[in-house]
Amino acid sequence: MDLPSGYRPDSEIDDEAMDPVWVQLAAILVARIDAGQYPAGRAIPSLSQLRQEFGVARGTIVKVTNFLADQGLVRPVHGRGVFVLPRG
Amino acid sequence: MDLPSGYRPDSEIDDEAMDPVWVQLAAILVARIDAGQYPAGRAIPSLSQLRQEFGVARGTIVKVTNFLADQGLVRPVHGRGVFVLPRG
DNA sequence: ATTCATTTGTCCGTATGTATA
DNA sequence: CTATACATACGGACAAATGAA
Repeated sequence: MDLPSGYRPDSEIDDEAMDPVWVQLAAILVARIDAGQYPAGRAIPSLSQLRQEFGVARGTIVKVTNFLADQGLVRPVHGRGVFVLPRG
Repeated sequence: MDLPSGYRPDSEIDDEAMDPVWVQLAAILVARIDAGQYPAGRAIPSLSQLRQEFGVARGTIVKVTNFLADQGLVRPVHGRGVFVLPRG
């Protein structure tokens, strides 16, 4: 599962867009990590918060964080949060 | 009381029922509060006790107590319990 | 002041069922 | 048939508040 290179994150999810919701959300979070909005060593917003902000289902967000974890960008810690890893 | 549906409580959770477990549980607790079984000013059974009695997951009960709190029926107090509010 | 048990609050992991395209 | 997406539900782990010993 590679992110489609053409997607330009705009911090909004578009149900009608070509890209699936989870791909859009992944792109947005990656952009925020790159921008330092979610700094390394700190946790990204919780599933509940992301759910509120983007209006997507819990399972969709889990899919995204699992994807980002596979990419080595974040590390989910049970009961604590999803932490941004230092860029290698 | 604005329960999500017209569920008629019978003090038992039915996994196979149309209504979600959390709606059924909410209806049961509301009925008990109405009946004075859980009096105003006192706490309802703890999450652990409710879990034992109804055999549902912790998260499900939290969902219910949050819902009842939104309805103004109870007030959860961290470390102490979920207290029944006086009926206005 | 510390420890311990109890309780609610908040997380993520996972699974199932349903609906849609 | 597969992928996507949502709601529900269970489980486990961690945190914090409370009260009693």
